[in-house]
Amino acid sequence: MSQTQCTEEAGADAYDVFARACPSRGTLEHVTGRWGSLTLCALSGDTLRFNELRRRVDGVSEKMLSQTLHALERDGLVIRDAQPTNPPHVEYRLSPLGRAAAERLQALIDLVETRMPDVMASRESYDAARGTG
Amino acid sequence: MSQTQCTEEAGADAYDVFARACPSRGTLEHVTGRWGSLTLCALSGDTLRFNELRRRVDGVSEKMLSQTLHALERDGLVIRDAQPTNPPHVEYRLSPLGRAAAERLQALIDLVETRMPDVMASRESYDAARGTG
DNA sequence: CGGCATCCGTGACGATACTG
DNA sequence: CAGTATCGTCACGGATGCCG
Repeated sequence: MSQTQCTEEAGADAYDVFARACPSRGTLEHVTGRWGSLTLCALSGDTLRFNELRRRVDGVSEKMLSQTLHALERDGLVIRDAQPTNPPHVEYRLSPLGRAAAERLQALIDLVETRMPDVMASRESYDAARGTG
Repeated sequence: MSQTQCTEEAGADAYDVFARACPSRGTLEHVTGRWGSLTLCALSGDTLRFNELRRRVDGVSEKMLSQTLHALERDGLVIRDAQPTNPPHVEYRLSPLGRAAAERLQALIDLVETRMPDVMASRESYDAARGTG
């Protein structure tokens, strides 16, 4: 079946080429990606189970959450606690490194959110200029 | 021509649905995206011209750089100075907000880069565990 | 419940050609 | 040099189905 997509459990990106030149890029992508960032934020508050996480991260599919979690776990940002009970009980939490990353990320998010009015204003003038001119 | 892709100059993402619920997500994507982050970093040092930027941001295509720059400009993070000379001379630089964002971003990147050894180690154990059994 | 495999559509992205 | 228009690809990501 070779690798149709990211079936490769390792979570190898299609951008390995660049990752090779700059290994941190891949990790940065995991952290800052659409789902990665939201997952990190969700976990910065609590330890959560798979489906709790799924509810928190609005719009994420099971597949993407699983994929994101794997990438983050592999990078050592997220810790997976699986208790082999029945039904299975699995919890996800941040590692110290994950927590540090989440904090930096949160700083960025806070900035963007507080400055959102400016952004919206900028967007309007930009669109106006383009639409009118 | 409707919108084959992101031809829409406004830079409307395919994730408007989520953006509507949380407007900052779109901007966050622009800032943290593969090219957005690298562009912001490249510009945090200097004012650069289009092709200088292209050389700095390793692997970016003309199209993506243009697209990224537009998104960032629209969000008010990047300022475009175009002098209608011949040949055209266009410079890109960060706005104060863009600079603030770039700083936060850099903090995250620095963290990831300095902790890269940990990440690599984590990856190895993860892969070993999966590979071995 | 937690989570993997598969199929499949959409659109992000890269290469190219063209304009000013 | 700066940038847009077009086309092809293929990876991302959603829906579904199955297993422990």
